[in-house]
Amino acid sequence: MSDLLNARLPRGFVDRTPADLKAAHRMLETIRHVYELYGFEPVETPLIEYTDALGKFLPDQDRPNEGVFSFQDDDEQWLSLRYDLTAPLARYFAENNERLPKPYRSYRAGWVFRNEKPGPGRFRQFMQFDADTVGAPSVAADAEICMMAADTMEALGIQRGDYVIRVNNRKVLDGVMEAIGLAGDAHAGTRLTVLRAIDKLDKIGVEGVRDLLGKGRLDPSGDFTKGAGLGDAEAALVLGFVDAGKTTLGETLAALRGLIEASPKGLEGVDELALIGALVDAAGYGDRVKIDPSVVRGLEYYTGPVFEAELTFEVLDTDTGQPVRFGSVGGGGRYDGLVGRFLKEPVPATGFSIGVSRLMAALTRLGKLGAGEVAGPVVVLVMDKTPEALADYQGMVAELRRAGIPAEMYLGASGMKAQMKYADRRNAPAAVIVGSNERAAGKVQIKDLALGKALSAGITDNAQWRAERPAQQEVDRADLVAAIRAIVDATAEGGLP
RNA sequence: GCAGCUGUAGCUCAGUUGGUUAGAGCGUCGGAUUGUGGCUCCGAAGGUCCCCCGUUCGAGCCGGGGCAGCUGUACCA
Repeated sequence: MSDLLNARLPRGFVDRTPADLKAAHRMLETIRHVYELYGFEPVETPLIEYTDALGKFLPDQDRPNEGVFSFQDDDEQWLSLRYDLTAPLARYFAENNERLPKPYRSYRAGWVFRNEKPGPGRFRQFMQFDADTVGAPSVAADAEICMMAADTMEALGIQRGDYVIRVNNRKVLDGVMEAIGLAGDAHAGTRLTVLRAIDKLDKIGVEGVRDLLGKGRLDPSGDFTKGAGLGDAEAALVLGFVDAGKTTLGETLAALRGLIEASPKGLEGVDELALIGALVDAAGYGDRVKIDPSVVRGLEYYTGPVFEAELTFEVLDTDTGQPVRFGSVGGGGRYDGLVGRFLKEPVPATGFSIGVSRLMAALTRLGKLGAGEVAGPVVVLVMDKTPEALADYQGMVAELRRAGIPAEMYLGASGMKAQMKYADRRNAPAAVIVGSNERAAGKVQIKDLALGKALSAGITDNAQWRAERPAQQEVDRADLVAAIRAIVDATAEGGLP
């Protein structure tokens, strides 16, 4: 006994049920529709790439799987499971540079893998749905991506006001770094710490960020996080910047200009934000796409505008009753250097990625994804096991299938009661019951299981219920398909969300 | 990685100052009902009490060390 294998799922991975698959399929089709409306074309790349194509370093020999799942090929070259869809796109574009139209507008959906600690809404395998414009230097491309992101949220059923597309610019962040004396390679580490601190604003608040900018912060669990070690004046400047998001676009831009007027690069970034803001406003998206200086995005490869799609509502956790914030469900930005790693000339690019798995988790909790039952097949019960009877049952399912109605003959070993339970559990719309009496008479019994279930609520006596055979009709064998179709059609009408 | 909490049946959990045979609810299977889903009743199966070491006449319970899970936090190219 004790040498039995333990059936268990690796942590951070999930099995997907029929209902999950149905909901995910609907989501993906919705997103695909929006992306195609914007003129993006699909492409698919493999789940595995050479490790050096994904990032700039090979796995550490001691810990080759830190962050990314990696392994060595026969020829000892390092391969990795992709951890996003952007780096593979850059590889694909560079490899097919000659024959692709430019600007190249592409979308793709697929699984990505991260070897990290999983958490609620965070998995080690999850699905992303990306759209990118490669070869377009204008921030008009960035503005378009942001507006498409907003359209996608609404197509998925998220109300206007329940989400926001927040936009910032890495150049502005760089300008702030200059302003507090953190320019240059010597301060790269500190810059990173400052950016991470800013990124946590919505989680730990202004005071938390202030602590992280200074000496450090003791979080509620008792863990201490070392800070960036900035002086009070520098910290105040950074906080002022983070807080520069005002009610109107003009005010926000003016506040930003005031803070980084000494930095040409920062001002360039503000100008880009101003143009994005103007384009967005002109298109009528000003209430959904907002300039927000606290957006950072972790990835190093961003070079200009960065964006984040955030859900702004709270959901109460069904178990604990605690409010759950889902926060970011998508993000992206401009990565002008990524494709250039493969080509001699620089290639500007910008894109957006939706975290489908996390978004789905959020929508499910919000009740926006009808986790509705998946309709099962009509089940033909097997009452007799003589060759003639089996051939007859097989003939019935074949007729139903030819008519386009999913059907199956019960193939288990159990008796009739268990077969009825099986049909119930499969969510079958109907069961077909034929014993020797029916067969001799050229009849079939057809039971409407959904109707029967409704009727069963009012029944108190089991013997009576069985005797009455509710929701059951006897029809001629020749009318089997027609009778089943009537039930299936009625069930489908009533069952759809 | 760091911190806190938790490990007992398939699931959710109870288990007295350390005491002899470790329980409940739900679920599963069977019967009451040769051929009818639900309810009810009856019955059955199902356990390395996370692992190892120690204390003790005796450990699910106490001590030490591991491991795993959850939550927070850090990292997330």
